[in-house]
Amino acid sequence: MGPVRRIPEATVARLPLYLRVLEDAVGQRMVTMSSELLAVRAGVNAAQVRKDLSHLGSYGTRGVGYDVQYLVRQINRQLGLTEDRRVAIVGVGNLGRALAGYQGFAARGFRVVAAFDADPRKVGSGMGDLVVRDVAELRSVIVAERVSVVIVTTPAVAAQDVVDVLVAAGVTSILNFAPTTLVVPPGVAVRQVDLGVELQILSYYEQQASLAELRGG
Amino acid sequence: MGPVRRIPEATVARLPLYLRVLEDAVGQRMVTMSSELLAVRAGVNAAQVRKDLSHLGSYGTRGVGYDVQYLVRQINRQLGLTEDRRVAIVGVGNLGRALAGYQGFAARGFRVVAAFDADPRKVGSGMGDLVVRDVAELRSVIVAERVSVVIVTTPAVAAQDVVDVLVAAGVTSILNFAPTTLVVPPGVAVRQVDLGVELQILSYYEQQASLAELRGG
DNA sequence: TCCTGTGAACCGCTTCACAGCT
DNA sequence: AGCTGTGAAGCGGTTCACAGGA
Repeated sequence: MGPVRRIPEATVARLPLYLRVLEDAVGQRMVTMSSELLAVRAGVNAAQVRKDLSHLGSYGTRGVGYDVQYLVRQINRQLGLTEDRRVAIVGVGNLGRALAGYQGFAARGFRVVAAFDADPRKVGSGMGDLVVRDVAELRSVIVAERVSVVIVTTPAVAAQDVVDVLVAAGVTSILNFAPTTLVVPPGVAVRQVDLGVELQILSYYEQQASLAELRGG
Repeated sequence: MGPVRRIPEATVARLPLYLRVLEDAVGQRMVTMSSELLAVRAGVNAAQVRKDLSHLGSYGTRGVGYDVQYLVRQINRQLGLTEDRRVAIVGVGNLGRALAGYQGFAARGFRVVAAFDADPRKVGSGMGDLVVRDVAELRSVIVAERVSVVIVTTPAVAAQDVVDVLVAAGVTSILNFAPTTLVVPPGVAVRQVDLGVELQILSYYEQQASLAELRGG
């Protein structure tokens, strides 16, 4: 059937992967790509790819595959990547600094337009071509700079307070690196990246591998 | 029933969350905690908490709740966090540097014991109390330093080659920040953190919110 | 013949609802 | 009375298998 308005969450999370593979393919001068090849390069099942893409509409050609350039445009449109998005970072520690300079953001159309910290010694200092501002100015600057996505890299204890201000300022997209569970009203999207948690999960599988080794040989 | 040997993947991914909440509770001198409160603080459903914890064994007391300290020990044991884990970082860019100094790792018992880069200008330079080593030494140092978890923060094009060496060196736990899909043999655990992908996912929901606003008012 | 698009089966996980213990 | 532990139902997502168009 045709394009549907509600795309499953799991599909949305994979579209950026497909996009990355397809953009590489453009660089390799590929004109079409089968669901099979796209699946291998994205590390998923081919039926998965076809079902995911069917949610955007029938953009493939039977017997041939998908038009690479056309599909890139469609995914970009679906993800709302057709115009640059303005990003702010709250919390200018090592991680915040690294993220502010991360090339992967700029390459994907995300422009960091403001940075904030609560530490008076950091406020006013430079970071790249930005000046670090006081969190007290958070609300006004977010509005004035038309920020649509905010990256939170504060200490855990400060994160919820910051997020409350962000929500009050109308921000609906938050990427949180603080190791704490955020409470937000419906309609606000939060993506949580917890580096400690990732290592702890790996630790579990590492331990399983050790145990298996002991048992198996 | 009693403790089971195979814990569902989804449960494993939540155990670190529970651990964080419970450790906070220890700091607040709490002795027991109900699944209801633990659920609220971890941002999940109470039945979820009970089912998850039932995979570790019957550690709760009906009518009372879970013994906080005891549960902390059990989760730590399950996740294999009872001893420190030795970590290496490959790729000393801004992100690699930030991660090397990240306090959240040390606080959770992950010790960064080696760092590598391919750039001769970085090799030999200091990073914290470490000296950056050449990726050519990757295999030997991994073995000599008994590294069990490796964080990959190289450019995308280099990541697969690095991972092939890691796997050959016997590493079975990898945390990958390079924006590329890694191919690894069975038995090797990879956690993928892609910052660009996270923002692209948020972009989708941000767009949905804008559209809803247009429609709704 | 090749490869997409999709109903249907399947699977793992989540949530409900309540029996059972304290 | 309160809260855990868990069968059973419900749900979203994945994979299969194949009809159908190029």
